[in-house]
Order: sequence, then C-alpha cells, then structure tokens
Amino acid sequence: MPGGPPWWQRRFKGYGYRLTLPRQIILDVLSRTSRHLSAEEVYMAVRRIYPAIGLTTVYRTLDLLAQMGLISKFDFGDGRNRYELTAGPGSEHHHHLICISCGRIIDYTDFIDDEVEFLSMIGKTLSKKYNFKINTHQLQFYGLCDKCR
Amino acid sequence: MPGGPPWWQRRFKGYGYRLTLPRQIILDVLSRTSRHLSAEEVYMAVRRIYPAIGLTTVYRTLDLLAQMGLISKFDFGDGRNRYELTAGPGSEHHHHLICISCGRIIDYTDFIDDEVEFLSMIGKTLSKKYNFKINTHQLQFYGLCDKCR
DNA sequence: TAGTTATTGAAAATGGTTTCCATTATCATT
DNA sequence: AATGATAATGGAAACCATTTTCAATAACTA
Repeated sequence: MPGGPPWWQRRFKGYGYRLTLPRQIILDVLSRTSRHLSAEEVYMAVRRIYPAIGLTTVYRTLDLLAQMGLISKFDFGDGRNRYELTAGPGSEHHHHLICISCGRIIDYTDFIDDEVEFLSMIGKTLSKKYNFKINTHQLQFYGLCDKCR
Repeated sequence: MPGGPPWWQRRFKGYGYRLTLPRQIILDVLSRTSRHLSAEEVYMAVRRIYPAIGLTTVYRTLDLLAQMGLISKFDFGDGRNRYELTAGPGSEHHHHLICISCGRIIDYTDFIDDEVEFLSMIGKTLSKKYNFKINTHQLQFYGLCDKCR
C-alpha cells in the first residue's frame, strides 16, 4: 500500500478541474465499493464520511467523472443510472447479465477478450461505412437469474 | 395487400387480452412508422387517428406489447424510453449506433448474422455458468455521427 | 495573503412515468 | 341481440430521478 498522491489527481489537474473534497470522497467511495452504485447510493455512502455533501454535487461530480472517462454510466432499465469505475487499479473490463425480475446485476469477464476483439472489428467497419466515430459500446444480456427463474 | 385479421389478433387472444381500439391503433402506428418512437411520440401519432387516447393508456399498452414480445423497449440515454416493433412483417433484426451529441440513432444490419451467432454462443455458455436464463441482449455503439464529429 | 472564479448545497423546477379511481368498453354467456 | 362480469381506459394527481437556480463558499493563481 504505497502512499503518495492518489492516481487521479494528475487527471484533474490536466483537465483544469479543481481537486475538491467532495470529488475526492466520491471517487474514493467508487473505488472502494464493489459496483454499480446509483447516485443516491453514492450520496448515502459519501454522507457517512462527509455529512455536508449535497445530492446535487453527487450528480454533478458523477457526470464530470464520466465525462473524464474515470467512471462509466449505465442504465440497466430500473429507472436510475448506475456508475462504476472504469479506470484505475482494481477495475477490469467486463459486461453484464441483468435480471429483469429482481434487478440483480452479474458482472462477467468470460470471453471479454473475444468480445472486445469481435466488437472492435465490427466497430471499425461500421465506423467507416457510416462515418461514425465510435467512443464506447454496451453489451448486456437480460433475463432471469438463478433465484428468479 | 391481403386483408384478413391483422397478424397480432391471435396473439392477444392467446394471452387472454382484449382487443381494444387503442391497442390496435398503437400497434398500427408502430408497424407503420419507421422507428424508435417515444411514448410521447406514439401518443401524438395515435391522437391524430383517435383523439380520445390518453397518455396513460399509451404507456400501459407499450408495456403490455413489450411484455408480449411484440415490441422492444430501448433506452438510448436521452431520458426517455423508445419502442420499436420486433416481430411481424417489415421488422428486421438490427442493432444501433447512437450519437451522443445529437441523439441520432442509426440502425444497422451489417454483421447481424455474425453478431447473433457470436452472442448466442456466448449467451449459451454464460447461461450455463451462471444458471441465468437469457431472454434478450442489447448491443449498442455510442459515439459521434457524421454531422457531429 | 488576496482576489478571481470554479464549486458547492438547498430549494425549487422539470419531465418522464406510474398510480388512483370512477367511467367505459369488450367478450363470454344468455 | 341483450346482459353481466370484469378488463381496459383516461384524466388528475402522485412519484421520483435528475436538473436548474442562485447565493455562499472554497480552491487555486498571482
């Protein structure tokens, strides 16, 4: 556990953004927790450490972090957006299985290499054909988890 | 253009649902229009033919049709759900390119066969490993369209 | 250390979707 | 074709995640 400035500080400076306490705590929460937090959940978690935090700030910061590419924003169809770390230590590229009954989300990394290769190959061709600059993709499987089927 | 009862009537009977005017018109609108209508847009379109329609009914019917598998519900990230026919004549399996700047949605069918084969192969294995019954998948590419890049 | 200005937080506004409930329409049965 | 049980409808209000507004505060620069 080496100390030193957290890995994201330089990223903020680079963008010209200020490194504030709320932002650091939100990032910290996201980097510790397992996954897929909603804005409300992030708010709750940050609140324990920094009670003065406002929900508004959480929303703004999550948008900022997503725009910076540090986190990813997902919509799993339950009416609220969810966020998870995409960069930095401890994060790993993965896709999702989403239970349409209980809402459970299963991360899987099986086939990820194959998938990424396949998708980027397709992306490249689509990019050319439609003159479309692809930033990201989303692949998710919907169905029933073992408890709900 | 053969007459006869629309292809979906039997589907309704089968489910024990009543075949009402609002439902028929909503389905008709969806089967005529090009694509990706929001509930509001469906409401507007139905209104021209059947002014007494209520927005509530549109939402309820869209949910019903989605549940019946006749239409698919998508969230492209612009804050409203969108619906399109998945079954019946004139519909074709496809995936989407979504412009994160202007919101434009491009349907593509290139590689569809390869994609479906690849995804169902993956799906089959995931299904087994996680004991998860997969109903549908969603694959979408996000980026900038030719006008926005 | 002071000044500029990005950032914050509370409250109110927004907007898509859902709930409530009295009225209406569909369909099986007569 | 008329009846009755009940599914379906539509308008208003409720919901709830997210966004906007704006005065107060904090971060960085000079």
